[in-house]
Amino acid sequence: MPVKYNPQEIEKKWQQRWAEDRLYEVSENDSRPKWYALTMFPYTSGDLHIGHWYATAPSDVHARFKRMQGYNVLHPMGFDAFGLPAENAAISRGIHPFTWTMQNIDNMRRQLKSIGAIYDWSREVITCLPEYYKWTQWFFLKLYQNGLAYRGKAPVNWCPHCQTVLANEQVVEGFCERCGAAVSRRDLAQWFFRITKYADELMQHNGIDWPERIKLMQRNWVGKSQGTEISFALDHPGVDGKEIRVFTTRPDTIFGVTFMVLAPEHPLVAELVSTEKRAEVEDYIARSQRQTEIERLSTEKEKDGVFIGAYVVNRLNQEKVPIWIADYVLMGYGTGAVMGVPAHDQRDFDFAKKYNLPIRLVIAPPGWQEVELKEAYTEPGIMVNSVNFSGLPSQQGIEAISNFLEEKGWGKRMVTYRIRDWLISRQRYWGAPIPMIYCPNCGIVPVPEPDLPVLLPEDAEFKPIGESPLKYCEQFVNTTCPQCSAPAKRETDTMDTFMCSSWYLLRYASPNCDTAPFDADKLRYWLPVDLYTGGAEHAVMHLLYARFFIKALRDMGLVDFDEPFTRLFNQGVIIVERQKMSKSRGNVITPDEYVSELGADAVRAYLMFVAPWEKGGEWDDSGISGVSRWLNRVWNLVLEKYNPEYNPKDESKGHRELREKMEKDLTRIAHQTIRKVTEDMEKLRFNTMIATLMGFTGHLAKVKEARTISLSVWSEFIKTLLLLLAPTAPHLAEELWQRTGHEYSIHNQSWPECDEALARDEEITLVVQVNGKLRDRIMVSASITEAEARQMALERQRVKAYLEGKEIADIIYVPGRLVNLVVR
RNA sequence: GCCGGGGUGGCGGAAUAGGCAGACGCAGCGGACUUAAAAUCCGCCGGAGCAAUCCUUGUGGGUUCGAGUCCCACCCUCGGCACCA
Repeated sequence: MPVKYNPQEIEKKWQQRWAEDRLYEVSENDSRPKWYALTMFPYTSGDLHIGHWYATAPSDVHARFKRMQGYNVLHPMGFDAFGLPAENAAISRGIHPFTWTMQNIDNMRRQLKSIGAIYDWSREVITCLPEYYKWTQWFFLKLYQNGLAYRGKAPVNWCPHCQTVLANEQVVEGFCERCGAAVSRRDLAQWFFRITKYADELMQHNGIDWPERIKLMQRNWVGKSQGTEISFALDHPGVDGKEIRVFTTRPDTIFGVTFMVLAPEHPLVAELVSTEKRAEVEDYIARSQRQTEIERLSTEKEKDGVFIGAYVVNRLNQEKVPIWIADYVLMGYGTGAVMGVPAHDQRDFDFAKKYNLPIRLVIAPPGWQEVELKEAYTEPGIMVNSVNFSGLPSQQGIEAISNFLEEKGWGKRMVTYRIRDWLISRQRYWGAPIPMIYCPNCGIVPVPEPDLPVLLPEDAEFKPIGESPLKYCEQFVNTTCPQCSAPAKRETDTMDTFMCSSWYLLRYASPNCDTAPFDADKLRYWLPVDLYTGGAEHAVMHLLYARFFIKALRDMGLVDFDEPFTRLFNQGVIIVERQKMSKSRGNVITPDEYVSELGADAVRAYLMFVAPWEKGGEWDDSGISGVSRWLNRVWNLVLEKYNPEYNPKDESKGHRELREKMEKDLTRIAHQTIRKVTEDMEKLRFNTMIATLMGFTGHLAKVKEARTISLSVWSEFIKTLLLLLAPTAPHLAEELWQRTGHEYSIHNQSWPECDEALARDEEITLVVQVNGKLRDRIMVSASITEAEARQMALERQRVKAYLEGKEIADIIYVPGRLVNLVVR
């Protein structure tokens, strides 16, 4: 009996050996083609749970596969280390965010190492270290210099619990994405990135292999909308503006306008409001500002608003139209003003009903009998009540009205987007300080590059008061103006952590470069990322921001590619009791106990086997024993001596024929296995890959039992099995590789190649159907002709019974598969 | 409400140019080994039926020689967006 499989022992041993030998450190001086395989780096929450393994283990398997295929593989790992939880720990437990974060990193690094991945730890990146965030700040300055960062006052999303503003993407159904508190609105001066400049390009996903679902989500998020901007004439004493512009996708309904609605925040409201309406209007504005996002966005809520005592004129028919304000009109979209067409827009319809405003039908529904509308008719139709435009179908009407407006100079075709600029200011300590200075003489002055990084002070006080702790840190705030040397104040907000993760992929190319964010040559060598894997929850935030970043850098001439991630794959989510795993829910499953009981190889393989990678699912450890048993079988299969029963010197003819047949069968099955495993690896279909390897193991066990084939053929295919297993169970494969007398390391071997000639089936199962129902199966030569197949099918006893007294109407033949006899 | 993914044995899941439904595993049942148990190995394992056979991929229709796979309608479920003018 060979020694027992002891995963703990061999895993520890090989991890040490690989680290000592720096087996997985990579360099750019390499003749092999490069492959950059990146897994989204984890946030430093403290512990790695099984969900982290689900993200990292399969991507390591694929990276190892590419490595064996002859690529120079960069597969780095690091930590997304700035963010709120660290600061909350400081507030609640008095631990400094830096200490908290670095302790967590130490633990997580240890856990990550236990996976046995090919991470090149010499390239580790940690975003909260000054060597890193110096360059985060540098990129901020670049964006500023290129007009892509600006300071603007805007109504922003405010989370009262986190005590900071949030980007639109971080507000989920009116609640804070992070803590779940109801978000309210505040008017604050904040820093923004002009992501809207790239809106069009961000909707395109040219030349990249991404899931359709994610591309669609991004397109919906950008939300491009073609329409027409229309000017309504304004003649109001004491107001300079002579028009109000609205945006509409339905200019064909312009003759149905019976009122105009402005957003409560619209700048013209204060100027236009009449004296007698002023109190009512101001009250309405105050009320709508106090509302939280959920109250305001509630679809249940009845639409309400206030007439402001002023009018505009619809230039097409010279009608005087009353101006209202209502919070269903959003300042941030279009022009912050809409024309009210109650007959053809449900919101306008509800509004008109409530305030008894006229509803004028201008698009006739098919077969309309001049009855009163019960709801808005929003489909296309034929224009009516529209003077000389009447009779046109909607689509032509849209074109005709737009042309007419453009000719008259009363409007123009335009495109609007749902996406807003990216708000990056956070009123918190644990982030990269925004490198800006406010000087009483010079205004906003960027910190000069040589003065970077703007370091976080170590002795800030952490109080949950809604302002950055930096604001009360005098030695941080007080500085001098880089331009005029007058006393000046630093910006005390820090950057959204998505800023840090927008460029980390670049840092891995040259993590220790201290003269620039990256070494341009190394960047050119490694980037873009060939395969990026991670959770779909980042579909519209991180992935959109990173794409924006790369496009901005490209336009600055800093990088020469358009897209950061050539191929994207989103693994599914592992849930527990129908909920996502998270520390706050207290339903975290840690891999450590499984690793110490069954070994990392078993956990790796089980996670891949349990479901298709993109699917994920409920965590259930009942099946892990099956995978563990399989690895044990592999161990015994390889190490228990193979004793062929024949003597090569005087083999009988009969035995030789049997042996050759079995060797041929094994060879064929081995090559079919290579083909299937390789295909599944490429498609990241790990569950069926493992099933295939299990099947191959089973076949080898039967062959061993028969003791017929030669030792050399046996050894050859045991070697194949180990090579195919190496990415999945790297420790086990390495140990068995060594114990079968091969030279260290299996992980430097080439991936086996399928020989199609050897993989070809010589015999196939021909299915015989009668009227589409399975009636018989025949083993036939793969080279069977159609005539032979028909003949054989008709002669089968089992089939004849079904043909009795019937007439054969047709015979369908599918080569290599079946014969279907159609009878009547 | 709109957009997208998905519904297959007791369970996780296989099967896509439309061609053998249930690969591979878990659980279960039976057997071998053992004083016994564990481990391991072998066999069975969608449902009904003594059987021939029939039924079976969320539901109902359709196309086809043939449908888990294509089309129409509906139900359930997961994810995204949600007053976007």
